[in-house]
Amino acid sequence: MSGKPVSLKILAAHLGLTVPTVSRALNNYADISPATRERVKRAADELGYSPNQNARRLSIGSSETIGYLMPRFSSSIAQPFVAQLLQGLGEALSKRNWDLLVIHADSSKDELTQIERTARSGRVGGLVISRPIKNDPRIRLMQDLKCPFVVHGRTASCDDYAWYDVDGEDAFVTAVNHLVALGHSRVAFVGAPLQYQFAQDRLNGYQRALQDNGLSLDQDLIQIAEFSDDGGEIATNMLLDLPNPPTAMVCLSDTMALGALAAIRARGFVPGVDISVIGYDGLKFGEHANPPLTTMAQPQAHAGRRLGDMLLSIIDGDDPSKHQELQRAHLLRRKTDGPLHVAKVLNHVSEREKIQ
Amino acid sequence: MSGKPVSLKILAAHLGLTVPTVSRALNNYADISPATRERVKRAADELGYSPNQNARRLSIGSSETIGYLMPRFSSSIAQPFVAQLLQGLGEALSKRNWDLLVIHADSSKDELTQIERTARSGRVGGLVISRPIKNDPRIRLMQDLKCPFVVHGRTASCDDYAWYDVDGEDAFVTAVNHLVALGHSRVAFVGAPLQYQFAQDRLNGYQRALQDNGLSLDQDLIQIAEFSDDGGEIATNMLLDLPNPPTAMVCLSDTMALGALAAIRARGFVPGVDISVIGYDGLKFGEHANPPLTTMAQPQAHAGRRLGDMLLSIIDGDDPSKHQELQRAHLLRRKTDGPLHVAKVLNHVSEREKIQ
DNA sequence: TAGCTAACCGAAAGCGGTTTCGTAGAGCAA
DNA sequence: TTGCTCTACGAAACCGCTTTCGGTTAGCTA
Repeated sequence: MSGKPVSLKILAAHLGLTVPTVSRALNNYADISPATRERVKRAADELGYSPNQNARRLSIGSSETIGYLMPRFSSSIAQPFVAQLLQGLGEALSKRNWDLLVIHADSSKDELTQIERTARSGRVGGLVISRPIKNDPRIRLMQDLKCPFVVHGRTASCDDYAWYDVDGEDAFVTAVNHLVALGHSRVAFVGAPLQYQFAQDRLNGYQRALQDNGLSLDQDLIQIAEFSDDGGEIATNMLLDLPNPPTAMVCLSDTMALGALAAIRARGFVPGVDISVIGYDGLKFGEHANPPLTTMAQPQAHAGRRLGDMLLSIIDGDDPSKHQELQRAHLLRRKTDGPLHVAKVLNHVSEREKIQ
Repeated sequence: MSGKPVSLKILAAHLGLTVPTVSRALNNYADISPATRERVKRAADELGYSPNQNARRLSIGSSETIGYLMPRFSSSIAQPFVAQLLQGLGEALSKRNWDLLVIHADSSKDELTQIERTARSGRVGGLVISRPIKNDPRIRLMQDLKCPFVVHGRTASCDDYAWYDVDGEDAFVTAVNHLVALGHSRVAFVGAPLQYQFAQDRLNGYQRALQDNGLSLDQDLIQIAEFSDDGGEIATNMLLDLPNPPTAMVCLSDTMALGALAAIRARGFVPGVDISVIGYDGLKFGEHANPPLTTMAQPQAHAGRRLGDMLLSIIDGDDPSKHQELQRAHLLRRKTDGPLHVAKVLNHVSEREKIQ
């Protein structure tokens, strides 16, 4: 049924028409008679014609493609979102038959040259950037290049570009407030390096909530570690070794929180009873944690779709600053948050003192 | 530093040369003097020239792009692999500066027309197909279209195309053998609908292992449910309601196994003590399950890389049937497998009998 | 029947590259 | 100086499609 691709030329020859005529017929130009238009279209899908997109896009001067900058991840546990985001982007693009290009960079410096080449080569009409760091050079580069883009997440100064984000600061205020309402006053923060803006945002929320509740800021209760379950475990061990350990903790992500649970259980404590833990993300896997993880769940489902729609609008000429969407996370109570029970943790500390 | 994209034409004008000369200089043709070649290259990256890929690819007759058919997923928990696979594909492609296109289809019928259009439009030089079903129509279509492709997974008759797969049958033989060695004789299978070839493969392994060990095939011990954690939970409940429940079970995936653990715990049993459970995939999250999930871990890391390399070779003219790679999964013991302890489960059954 | 308009299609140019072919000029030998 | 070979570049054609511009024919009016 098929050998080599059928071009407009052989379709035209088959019909006894010229190439431009066939082209206009397929594109519903008004100066083609309805009769030949139908004849052309019928022949087109009988022969299985599909326009060469490289040629077409060169001609119309649009790539009809957007690019997604794949985040490079160290830990293999950290990317449950990628597939969902791509799915959403695909949905947004499919309405116009645009394509989705995944852009991969090996190193961080490589990423910038990669972006520049991609933008300048006309392969994409716009880009989706994920997980910005503070003063993200990619954002400035895109602005210099005057290439449309949207950011999944945002930076401190985010007035002049388009973004979709979940309010991490607000989420951590909510989480800490919840723990305080349960009676906790020594609430710790388990975080990752602050180069990522979202890490800073969530820490800000933690600190603001402590102040709002009239609690003092104890630097010992802020533990920064690698952004992974192992990092969460290490940070939690540091906290539990403190002379005056926390009775509750908020974790930068569910993944880190899983590590925290492991550390807590390893010492014979029961998460949610002896020490409360709240994660962030709302991963489904949290349901199956030990015990099921309480978390600030973010509405991930629509991110890709919204980002795709935004980017298309901007490519159409919309002002990027008109497309900024801030979602809120909500508390999803499972089993790792509970009222203050100081007894066991403090006993443990005094035992330790005795031994030393 | 930039306004509108700089083309070969304006680069040539800037240099006082013609367009073809500049093109050949940049592409290291021998008939360009070293002097002008250097001059051209310097000017090129001073002006930030990057060739228009639509034009270039039209001209050279190659899209320099491969496509990845995004699997459509029902449950949002099932996609930890996508990002890793894309990463690997990206690595394989970056060596040649090829691009990676993600192809999204809304429905199943839509997928076939999508594939056909994509192949015929010259957007991709080849395709990566994931998770084939039995007699997958996509595979036949690709063969009819004579478009290079590789399959992540494989079907029953997989002699004449390229694929990368992990031996699910072998894995389940290993898992069942392990459980039998621990003393179990009533081993159940928790699976998903058999339209997916991998679901059938793993069931085959389960059945073969039972025969190898001289155990009878009890159809009641085979429970097929939706491919999700909820499905695993439902299936497990069916098994536990049996008059003669299993003392061990193998699950199609870690995700389903997590559901199984939930069902087991809900009845007051301890997974790994009262009932053994072995999953499949080796997800990192399994470490944090309750208790940590024993699983058949598959070497996922290289799949994308290998598939990308295969596809490029085939596009270069290699015989697809020369590229077939079967990996093995290995048993990763955590805490849900243990020696036979019939007492509690059987007591539970007799209690139930008494009540009725 | 001349003249005008509208409908319909062909001719030509262009998108931005690549590649083949041709040729002016440099260099060299006789 | 003639004649030859290379060297190094320009001219032209092409990839497959879109779009502008002209021109032929039919159909209508006067």
